[in-house]
Amino acid sequence: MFEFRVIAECKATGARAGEFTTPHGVIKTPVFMPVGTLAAVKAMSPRELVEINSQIILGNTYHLYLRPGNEIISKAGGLHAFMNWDRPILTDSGGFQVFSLAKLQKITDEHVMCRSHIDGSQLIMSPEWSMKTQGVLGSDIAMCFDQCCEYPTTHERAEEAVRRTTLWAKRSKDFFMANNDSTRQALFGIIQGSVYDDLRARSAEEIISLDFPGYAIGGLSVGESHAAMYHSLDVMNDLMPKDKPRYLMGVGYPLNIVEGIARGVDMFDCVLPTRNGRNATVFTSRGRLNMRGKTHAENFSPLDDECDCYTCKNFTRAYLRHLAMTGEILGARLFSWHNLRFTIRIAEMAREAIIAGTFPDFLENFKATFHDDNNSQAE
RNA sequence: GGUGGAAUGGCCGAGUGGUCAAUGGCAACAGACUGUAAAUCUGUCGACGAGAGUCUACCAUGGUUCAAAUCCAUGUUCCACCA
Repeated sequence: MFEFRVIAECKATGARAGEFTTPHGVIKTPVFMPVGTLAAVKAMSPRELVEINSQIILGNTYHLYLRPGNEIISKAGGLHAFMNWDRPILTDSGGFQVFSLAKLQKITDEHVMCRSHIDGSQLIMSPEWSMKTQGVLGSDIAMCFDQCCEYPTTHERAEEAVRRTTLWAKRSKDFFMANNDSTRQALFGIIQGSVYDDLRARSAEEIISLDFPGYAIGGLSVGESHAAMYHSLDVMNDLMPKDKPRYLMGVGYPLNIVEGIARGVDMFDCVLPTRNGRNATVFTSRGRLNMRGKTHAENFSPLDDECDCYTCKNFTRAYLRHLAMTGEILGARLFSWHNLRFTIRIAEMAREAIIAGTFPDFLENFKATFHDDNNSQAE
């Protein structure tokens, strides 16, 4: 269980194709993992997620702890049974909420005193709390409780987060090994360090020395430039063990995914496909489109004629724009559906190319055809 | 037929003498969104102009006033109630 097998590597880049075995099936990498924070990938049913070949989805410890809470999840028989999803699940530790809900909390080495964003009630997040909750959720992959830095941040603050993340990783693993079922659940370590090479190196060394079945790169895609992100990924590519899966947390912008794969990343997750979908922005093989734009009002062609998703095979841009303009739920669903399938397919195509030995061509071709005039960072 | 009320920018609707090119909301147009406090948020929204600014505007016409979307007169249309 939790064996990672690299089945092909790109000679020219760091890209690799692999298989990661979990209790709910084998995950073929590179892989994009849709985010289902509250035990639902927004706007999508499990059946639809299977149709677009979602191999694994995410859930969130903090959010599910607040609602519905451990007791109900436990009575349901775990998160898989609760939400009727029988493929792998990865749960985020709540570490990201320490970052995204920073105004509501006080952080010390011991724990994070946090106010619920729902009703203001107090809760204490800690490595032990996170491991216990993730144990109840029963995810295939649990994540260490970490501290993610804002961007930009000083070297000093980033160093503090690295130190704390290592401390918490040790406590996460200790509690996990003593209380969770490590034959049914893998615990991944998370490397921090913001955009500072020395801190990345230090964090990698400290976390890898703790020996986890997989490693995540945290603290990126928080506002830094794409160039800075790629640089950090280059640094990480040299530091991370080749025989373990590598997970770039929070990345889902199409170009970032292919550039990440080229730098040895195996797993990605992101809210972008679903959030942008609900907000009527879609990704296509030619770039990004704001589907509320008047320019699509009388366009009767599909979003992306190269896409194999339900939305692209059945609906015109004119109709989809109409759904967006009228606020129909179906619009949010169809855009999310397409964005997820599009993003998942990037990883699928990259995998095929890596196995076929044509990944460099795939990468160049993708970069050449994916235009995003509005995103200056998308170079 | 009588009495009372109302007419404001694409729509709804504030505004009762100057600080009004005119609050708000909607619509429209544009933008943002990266381990989800997001089916959310931001900007623009009379015309011309890069801008300073100029012009045209609150049913119509005429009037009062230094000054009118705001006051007066007449007309037009609409609404309510009474016959």
